[in-house]
Amino acid sequence: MKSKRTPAPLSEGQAALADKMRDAGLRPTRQRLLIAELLLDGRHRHVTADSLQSEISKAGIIVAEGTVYNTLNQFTDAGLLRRVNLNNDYNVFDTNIHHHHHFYDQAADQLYDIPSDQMKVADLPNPPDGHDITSVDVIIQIAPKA
Amino acid sequence: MKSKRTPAPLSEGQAALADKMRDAGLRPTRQRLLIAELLLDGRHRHVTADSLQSEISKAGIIVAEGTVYNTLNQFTDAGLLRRVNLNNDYNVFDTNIHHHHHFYDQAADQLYDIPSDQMKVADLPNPPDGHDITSVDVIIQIAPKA
DNA sequence: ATTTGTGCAAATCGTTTGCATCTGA
DNA sequence: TCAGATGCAAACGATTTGCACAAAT
Repeated sequence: MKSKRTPAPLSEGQAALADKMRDAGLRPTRQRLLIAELLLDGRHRHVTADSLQSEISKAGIIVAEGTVYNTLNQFTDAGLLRRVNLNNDYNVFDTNIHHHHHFYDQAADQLYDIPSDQMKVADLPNPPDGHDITSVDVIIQIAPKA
Repeated sequence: MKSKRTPAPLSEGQAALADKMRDAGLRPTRQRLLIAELLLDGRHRHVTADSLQSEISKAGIIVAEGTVYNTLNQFTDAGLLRRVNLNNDYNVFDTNIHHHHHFYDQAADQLYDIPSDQMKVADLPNPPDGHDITSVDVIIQIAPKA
């Protein structure tokens, strides 16, 4: 009998994440599971490819930078993450995919969630002919008081 | 008497633009005047550094790419242009500096203005402690109808 | 066995910067 | 005159990509 490498057994939570990924059409690879465990644990966080990468490294694990980027994009396309469009030169991903808006302090490069019940967008305009509204992104720019 | 290069006389409109620049603390150089003539003529347009550059080239004039970037940034800092937060890949500048929001069709990479009277943001939330709201940016994502 | 993902490094792309030269006040 | 602007090219940083190898179904 040939000895074969046995994959580490999945915990209950990991199995659930693996299912979520399969539903999204993504193979639950080791790297993706790791990232899913870090990001999809229910906490609301904002991460960049870089911050995620260093978080992974700190855990003593190595995932190629390109894979981190790819995974973040795939998760976003699958609706597991949300991309936040700031006037930044890098992408921020939000683990909170529920409808909510953001405060952004450009000077400090700090992003804050706005609880969805604290803000309302009224009177949505009609989209241009032949188009549907898919989402509404609100960024409220803030600055430290003088 | 030494013959000296005489600068082309300024038209009335150019003189007004030159004043506007001086007010902003910017020297009205040939390049800046040219860009101002293209962008600050009252029309509402969205430009990128690239689109502006090729517009300039088409006019048979040459301005260094770096200068185009610098000028767009300076005009924006001076409040003559507005930067639009679309995606983090490239910057779009809006010649309409009045308060208004945008539709964005990501698939077509098309940006449309929303007349300010067609949309209202109600119930602005309180900013985090020690901060003031400086502006509210709304991007309504749209997609072609199925 | 076949398909999909990963690692790695090189390539890209928008944008910024350093420095020598030029120009507007 | 002389601080500030421009041109040019090199530098840069975030992100993407190509390809050989590895892992998942």
